[in-house]
Amino acid sequence: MPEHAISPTREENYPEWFQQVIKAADLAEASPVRGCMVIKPWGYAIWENMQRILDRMFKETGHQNAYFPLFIPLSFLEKEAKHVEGFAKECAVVTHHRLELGPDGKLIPTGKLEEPLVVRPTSETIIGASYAKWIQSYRDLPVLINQWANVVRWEMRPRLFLRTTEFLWQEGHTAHATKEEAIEETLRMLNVYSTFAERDLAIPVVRGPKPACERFPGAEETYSIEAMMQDCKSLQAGTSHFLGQNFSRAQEIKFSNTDGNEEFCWTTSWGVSTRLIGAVIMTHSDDDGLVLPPRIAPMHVVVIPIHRSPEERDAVLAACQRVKTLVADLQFAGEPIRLRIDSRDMRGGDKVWQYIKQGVPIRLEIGPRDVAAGAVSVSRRDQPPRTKTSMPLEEFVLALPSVLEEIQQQLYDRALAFRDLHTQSFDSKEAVVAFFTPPDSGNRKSQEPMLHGGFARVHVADDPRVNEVFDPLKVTVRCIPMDGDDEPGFCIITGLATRRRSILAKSY
RNA sequence: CGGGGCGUAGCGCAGUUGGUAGCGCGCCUGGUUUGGGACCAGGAGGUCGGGAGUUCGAAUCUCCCCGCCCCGACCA
Repeated sequence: MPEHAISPTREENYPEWFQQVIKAADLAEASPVRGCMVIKPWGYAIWENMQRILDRMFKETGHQNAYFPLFIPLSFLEKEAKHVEGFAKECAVVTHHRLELGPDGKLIPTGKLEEPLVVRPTSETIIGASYAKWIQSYRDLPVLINQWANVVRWEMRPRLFLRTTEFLWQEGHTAHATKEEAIEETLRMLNVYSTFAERDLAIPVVRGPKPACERFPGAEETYSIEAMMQDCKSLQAGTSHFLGQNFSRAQEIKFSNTDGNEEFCWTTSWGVSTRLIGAVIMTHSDDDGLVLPPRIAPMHVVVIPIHRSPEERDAVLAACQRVKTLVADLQFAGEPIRLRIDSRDMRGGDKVWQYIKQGVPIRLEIGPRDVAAGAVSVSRRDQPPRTKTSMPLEEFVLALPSVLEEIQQQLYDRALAFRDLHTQSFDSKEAVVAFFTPPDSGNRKSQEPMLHGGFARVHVADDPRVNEVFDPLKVTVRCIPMDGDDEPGFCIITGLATRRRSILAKSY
């Protein structure tokens, strides 16, 4: 048997390891349509758990769900100049509405549309058109709406979960009477995202505004949460945009204020996507496969019966049922504990490895010896695969919620320690360049560059000259972290005064 | 869209002086097994990515196309 369930290992070839984890955990696969993925039940269950938690948080902050069309008239997209520029190169366009059977049996698009329809890459424009109708008075504000939807962006280099042509997400769109209120909303939702990432996904994130060149097309300010993956690259895990009055001016989203004067609304938008599944994979998983934070794991506990004879089988299955009954009353993170007995006619070892690769937090084995002793054998996914602890059944049940909490915390702590280990402050261009230059890969088997770099905390101005310098290294300013105190300094490239350090990193 | 690599059974792969397809794993059946990826025996499964061409004969040679991976370009 190989030493690890996943080949290659993270160290040998990180991108390939990522794909193999997805395959081994049965999360998703490529589809017949280039760039699109099939999300399989195990992967979709993770998304459903994310959706449920986020949806609750959106409702708690006063938002309602609604649904807007998949198709956006071309003319809508043209309204905001920067928006057009940003998305024009990656839009799927519907030009026909009918198929006719050709002489050779092939189907031919006919019925050309008068105005082409764009498959939404995002919905600011189509939602704005509704808001323009709905909003007349200050009494109609704020409008706080979210939609769960799919979007299409015709990407050149798709990667499962990280960048696919079609993906699932939520997009919140709000309209406010004042600039202050809109900014407050933008930051509120950024906080929802960082709380969700850290508490539920066990992914530590850095929050902050993006430099101008990384802004959402049409936004005044874009804030993101950035997470460090195990290859030390940064993944933008969520964004929240303050759109100013750019879209409301373009789309005439106006209201009468208390003085009876007409004003343009201040709008925001914010979103997270199935990319978060990629973030979870690359933050927690190891060389034996997926590792899931309990709060979003489709299954918390899997019970694997071990038996030979039919008599043993009956006794063992009865014991498994007893565990299930006892656990049924328990809760973790405000939800019932998700436990499944896997009584499929398979060898125990095969099952065990399947659940290791799928990232189930706790594995329980119950065999004749356990039944006789009133005990269970417990393994945790955050511990090495062959680690097993025997304990009395009652003790296990009693401790279960806190053990799940402990695993959740352990994953967060590990990820935070990893990020801290690979975060450094630098005060010269040379030091930053050295940090991001791969070490000599001399005798390595793999073609992949060795894992290196990380987050560089550096004083840089929001200036094109900074980008020019770091472009060749493929390093960008991810965001300007907003947590912590100001630390005035001077840009290491331009010499301009800066209020605090930015995070520079290679990114997905 | 450029540069490189690849495409043969569900998965991983072998298969050049061109001769009609094989191995490992997996799957199915029977048996022996069973506390951490079992063993024996038998069996099923392939338009060799697609198309055209050269040839008596193509997985193998030529051309075109498609798809995947890596590196660029591109990308909130």
